[in-house]
Amino acid sequence: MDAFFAAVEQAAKPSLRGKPVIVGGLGGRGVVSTASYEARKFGVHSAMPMAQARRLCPNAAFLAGRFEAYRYVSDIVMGLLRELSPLVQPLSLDEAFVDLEAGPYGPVLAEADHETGERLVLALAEDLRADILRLTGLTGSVGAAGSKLMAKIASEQAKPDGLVLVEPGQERAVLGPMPVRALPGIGPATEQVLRRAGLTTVADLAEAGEAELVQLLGRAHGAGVHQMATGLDERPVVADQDAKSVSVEDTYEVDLADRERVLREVEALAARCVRRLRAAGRSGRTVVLKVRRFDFSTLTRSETLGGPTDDEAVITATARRLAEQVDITGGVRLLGVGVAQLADYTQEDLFAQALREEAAEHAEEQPEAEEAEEEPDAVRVRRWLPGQDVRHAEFGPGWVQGSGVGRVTVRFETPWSEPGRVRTFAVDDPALEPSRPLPLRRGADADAGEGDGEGD
DNA sequence: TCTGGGGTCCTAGGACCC
DNA sequence: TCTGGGGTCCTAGGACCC
Repeated sequence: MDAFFAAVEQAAKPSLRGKPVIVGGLGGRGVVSTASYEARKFGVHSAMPMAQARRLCPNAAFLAGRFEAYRYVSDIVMGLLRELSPLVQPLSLDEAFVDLEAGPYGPVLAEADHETGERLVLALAEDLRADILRLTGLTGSVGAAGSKLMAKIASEQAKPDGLVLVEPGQERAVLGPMPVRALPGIGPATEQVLRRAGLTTVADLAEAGEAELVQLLGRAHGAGVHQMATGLDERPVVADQDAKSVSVEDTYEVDLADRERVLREVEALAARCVRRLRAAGRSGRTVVLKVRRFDFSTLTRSETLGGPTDDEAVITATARRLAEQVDITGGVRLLGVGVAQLADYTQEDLFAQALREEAAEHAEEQPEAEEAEEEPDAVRVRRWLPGQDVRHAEFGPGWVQGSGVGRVTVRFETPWSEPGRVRTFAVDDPALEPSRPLPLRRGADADAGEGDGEGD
């Protein structure tokens, strides 16, 4: 999908169409997640600090992400891909590999001569792009080729709103002139290593030979880069991969300085991590603590338990123990808690059981120590995030344009309306409430994409 | 107003075992 | 009797991707 998050925002918010839109972290330490093509003209791109994006493109709309809406659109698009073949490998919400040979067109493609096969693939791809546009109002780009490597490269070339096919046999001719960074897996560090060895294009890599690349990059990476540079890629498309780890992390607006605060945050992160773990029906054996210090140096500490668990008390206590051992001098800007070595089920967890029994014994001795700083519901101030969906009792559906000094500004429009008008309310106006995202196409059922459309 | 959050894979050293 | 060789597991760090 092209500039996916920003494109969803423009589809959902008519007043933003044709204008620069930047989705990302809105706090002082946020970065750009996605910039619309209008914003990219100003030099804004993914992973750029938000502060820099604001300097480059001050008139853009800066929005927090709405992942429920992105997932909704993603489900629709992935559903279309699965009509082409059951063998679909999503890489993220907005990108996937499809193995056409494993689907209904596989036998036809296998029989067809070169030219007929090519015409069929192009027709399937254009139909797919048309279906995506019809069902979501968004554009996507397709790369078609004989391997994942070349399909990926072709799709990059196709962006935005395009289709590129690489004919079998043309791989090296297409790759050769490209900079080494075009190959997936070659980032800034590898690029530097290669540049110092005088290798700047993919053709240079192919000529260098495997031995030299292994020498420079290590066994696995060197061999992989050599394969790719010669246009070879045998990796299969793999569907339904189970996650191998679950983690949660937060960067704080201001560095944390004191130990007690760090320990409290670690416990809260562990609780969130456990919630995600349990929601996925998984349990894990290794608990990982991540700490990024004031100077951006990052360390991890981990502990492997006797068996997999999804018990909050066990995981929290382990994370806390790890946090007690790290040096926090100078301050901490990020904390994270993760669980790895995941299993599908929880074995009988004797340790967790023992902890619960112990907690029950001590329950009478330690009454109500927690929850001191929680404000009562009536006093808690609601946070209105730019981009957020809201509904007003009188004016209907809209989205938060901004808020401050006790006021919140809302634009009243829907994906299928004309650009709407703006009104301002008190932040605690009882007529205004957060709401779920609306479908991008009028009349689309709220359940669309949730497993229907696959046709039994 | 420098640098998110959620992941994957690889490497390397030490412990431990046979 | 100055000390092999292979394997696995754990830990920590780093590169990379979206």
